[in-house]
Amino acid sequence: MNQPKRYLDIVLDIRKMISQENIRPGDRIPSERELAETLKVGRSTIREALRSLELLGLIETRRGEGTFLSDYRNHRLVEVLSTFILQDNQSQKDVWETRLIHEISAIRTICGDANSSRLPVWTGFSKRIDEGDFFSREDFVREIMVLSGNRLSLKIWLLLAQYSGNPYKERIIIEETAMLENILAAIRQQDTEKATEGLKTWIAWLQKETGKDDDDS
Amino acid sequence: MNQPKRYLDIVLDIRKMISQENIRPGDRIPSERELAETLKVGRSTIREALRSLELLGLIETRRGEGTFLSDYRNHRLVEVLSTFILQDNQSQKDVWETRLIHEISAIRTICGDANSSRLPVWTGFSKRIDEGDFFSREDFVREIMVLSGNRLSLKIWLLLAQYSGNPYKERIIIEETAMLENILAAIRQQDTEKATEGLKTWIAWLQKETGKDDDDS
DNA sequence: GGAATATGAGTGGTCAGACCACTTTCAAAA
DNA sequence: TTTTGAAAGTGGTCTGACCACTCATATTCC
Repeated sequence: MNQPKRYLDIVLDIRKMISQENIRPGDRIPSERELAETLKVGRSTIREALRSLELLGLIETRRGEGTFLSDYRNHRLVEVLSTFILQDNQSQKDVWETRLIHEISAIRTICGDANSSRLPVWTGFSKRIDEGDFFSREDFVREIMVLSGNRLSLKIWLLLAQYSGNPYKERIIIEETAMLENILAAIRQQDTEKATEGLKTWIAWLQKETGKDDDDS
Repeated sequence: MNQPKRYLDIVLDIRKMISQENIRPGDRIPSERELAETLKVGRSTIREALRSLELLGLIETRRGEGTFLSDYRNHRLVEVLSTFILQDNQSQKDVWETRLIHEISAIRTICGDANSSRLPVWTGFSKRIDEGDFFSREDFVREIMVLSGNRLSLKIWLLLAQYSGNPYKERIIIEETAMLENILAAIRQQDTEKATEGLKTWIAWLQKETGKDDDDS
């Protein structure tokens, strides 16, 4: 093993600094020159660390203004990684499969909790469907993930959603509204099996529809 | 927006070069100085691009040797992001819960697959228990995760296991062998419900047993 | 001749300093 | 008061210089 890479330490140092100073998404982090002096390394080393974090979408830099902690949602990462990684079918499949793991678990949690399965959000979705307000597929599932109450699972899901390609981000179409209504109804009835089956059916349909077909699971 | 970032172009340039030159995982890519001259940018800009790709696990650099395209199945993505994501919710509960999500899903996969539920590994574990060869709890579950076949899920699980504290890493004790045998039997019989319930019971016991002590660095 | 050793070229790792382009601020000028 | 513009601070880039390390080669030693 060589010497450990400096810039990797820097990444961790910055992360520590963020939590110590209680820097929140959107806040500014110290300038490159400032960090260099504080951490006693050259500015170029700082930059290598920052550029890495930027590519991951964890920070955002604006010339003349500074560097900001970003919301973990806007990953330029997606474009880059998708050209490298997601060409591999297995990886692509793993992403969808893993995402589904979290989604099903969330549904199970919600169905097992009388409170959350009776929240007005469910009728809200039905209403929007009826009114032709076609939200995106991701929006729909995100609501489920949020309501499950496991924030870590939610964060992982958010990442996986970023990797899930366009179809997941697009608006629902008329053909699938019945499937969604089915899921919603099952949740309202706290019918775990029906809800999870409904979700699986929908996702399977979606995968088949968008042409990236693979074996069913 | 500002001028597009140079280093981002470089990332794409390198990507293009890799496919044009037909560079395969494990192969060496041109040196930093070479790239700088070819692409007509400073070496520091090249380095910012390379460092980003390295943090993603897409390339691997060895001082004195060069930079190599790595097998991008092993993306370090999860690990890096985790240090940021786990920052605000240190909640041990979320970690255990999320880990359990992946474990249960893996068990479901295995039980649904006749081949993997008949693998000799299961009798192997029983034998080791009988012989008093007490493996660690993590070892036991890892085998399940590996056999599920979802590498991304495995990757996430490995990470979560790392955050799961000492009890998860320690060897099993005599009191829990019955629970493990129970799980193994259920898997052999492809009894999904019994297996998942067995796992949940075991984990609940473990959490209760160890009270709670954790340790992160 | 063969084996140990020294050398040098090439590579990534780091640093310091210099510009540039850009944004914000605020004091001076209108 | 409004407008203007200079200054300070920021990220973006380049250059050149070392350092630490690897590897192939040449050299020396036995």
